[in-house]
Amino acid sequence: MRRIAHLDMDAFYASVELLRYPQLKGLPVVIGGGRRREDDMLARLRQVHPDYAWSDNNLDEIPLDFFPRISGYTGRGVITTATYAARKFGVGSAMGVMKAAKLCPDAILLPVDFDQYRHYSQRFKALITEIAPLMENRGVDEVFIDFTHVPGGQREGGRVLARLIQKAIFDDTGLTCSVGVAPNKLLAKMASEFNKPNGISIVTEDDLVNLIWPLPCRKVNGIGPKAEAKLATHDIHTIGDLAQRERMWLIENFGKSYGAWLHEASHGQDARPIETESEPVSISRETTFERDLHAVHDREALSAIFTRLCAQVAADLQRKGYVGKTIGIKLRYDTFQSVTRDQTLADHTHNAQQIREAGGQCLKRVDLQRRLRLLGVRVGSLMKLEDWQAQGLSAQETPIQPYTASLFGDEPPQT
DNA sequence: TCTGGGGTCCTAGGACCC
DNA sequence: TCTGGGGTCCTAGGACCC
Repeated sequence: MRRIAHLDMDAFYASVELLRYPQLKGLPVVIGGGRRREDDMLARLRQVHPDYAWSDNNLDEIPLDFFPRISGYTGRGVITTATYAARKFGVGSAMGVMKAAKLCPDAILLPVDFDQYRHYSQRFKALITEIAPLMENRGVDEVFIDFTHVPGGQREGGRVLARLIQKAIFDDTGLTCSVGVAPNKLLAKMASEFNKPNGISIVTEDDLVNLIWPLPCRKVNGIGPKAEAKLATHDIHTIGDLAQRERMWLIENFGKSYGAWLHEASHGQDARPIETESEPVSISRETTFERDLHAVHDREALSAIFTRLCAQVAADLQRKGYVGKTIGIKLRYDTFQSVTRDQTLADHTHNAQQIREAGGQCLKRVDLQRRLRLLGVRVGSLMKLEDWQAQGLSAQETPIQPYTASLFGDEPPQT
């Protein structure tokens, strides 16, 4: 029988930070706020206590009162992760930091440190594949694992292997995770939430009625806030409610594809295989400004940001070894409404100059009268650099030049 | 106190071709 | 002449996920 595990690291970013700053254990700590490595703890420490030899080895000696509190925060950032101590106050991921500050003003606010999280991510994933080679990535802190043919993968429904993996990860990294094992990905994903943190739960087909059907629809991976609200208008609140509806009724109300999927999901059916390999579809960079910007009044600032985003995307493409053919921009107005424009080129590129030119053409097709809060650049229709070069299509590199074209405000904006 | 950044997938209309 | 149908590509928007 198929045995699929979903493994979810417990409060991953926050737990990694606690490894570096063990003195924060048990305290409400929140990661996020859009802060970066620039205002990193060590740099600030050296400024305040220049006589002390601060290094990565004595971070645990940093006095508690040195850590920044959330109450001093001003900005537009959101929370990425919160420790369990902070979650008790109702603070959670994706919440605005300013809102969290009201709920828990004494929480410590740490900047995100992606390099550190990536490092631990690679480490725990390597440990897993040593034990169970069929693993699917689901971002930095989550994976699916196929237990079916792993020795011991069927014992106690997968519990023995899950425990072994938990122990391997904890012994090596000091991090805990929660594991759900079930006949498929859909149920395994739900199961891993049953026993958090540091838990294991086993779900079989027989548990559908008792364990799955009482849950709110929102717990299904793929039912978000919009679908939940629409389901609620039909008095469908739990997965069990959903399962009572006829397949045809769901298709008529939610579309052929989504309706059929809702029906299958509510009955715990999911035949998707574990995907061990995947190719990126697009690569993008975007940024939310500290304050809203205007195409005319803040033209220079916007141009500089636009240039930087294009250069970053180009660098990302080159570093990862891809070229793309569809260049797109995204902007978000002060009303939070987003618009996108894209343009497909005759040939693939990873060149910042070409990306900027195509993106510039796209910018001419949007309303630039309104105030902006976000600008983004995206490259899609990707192809591997080596395949592109094998076709003999690679163009000559053009150096990035200072951006001077009149994109923001010189011409009458097109509305 | 408005709401990050990086993605994937789906839908739907129009162009264009056979 | 007023009208087909399928396939693919392009574009815009939106839901959803981590």
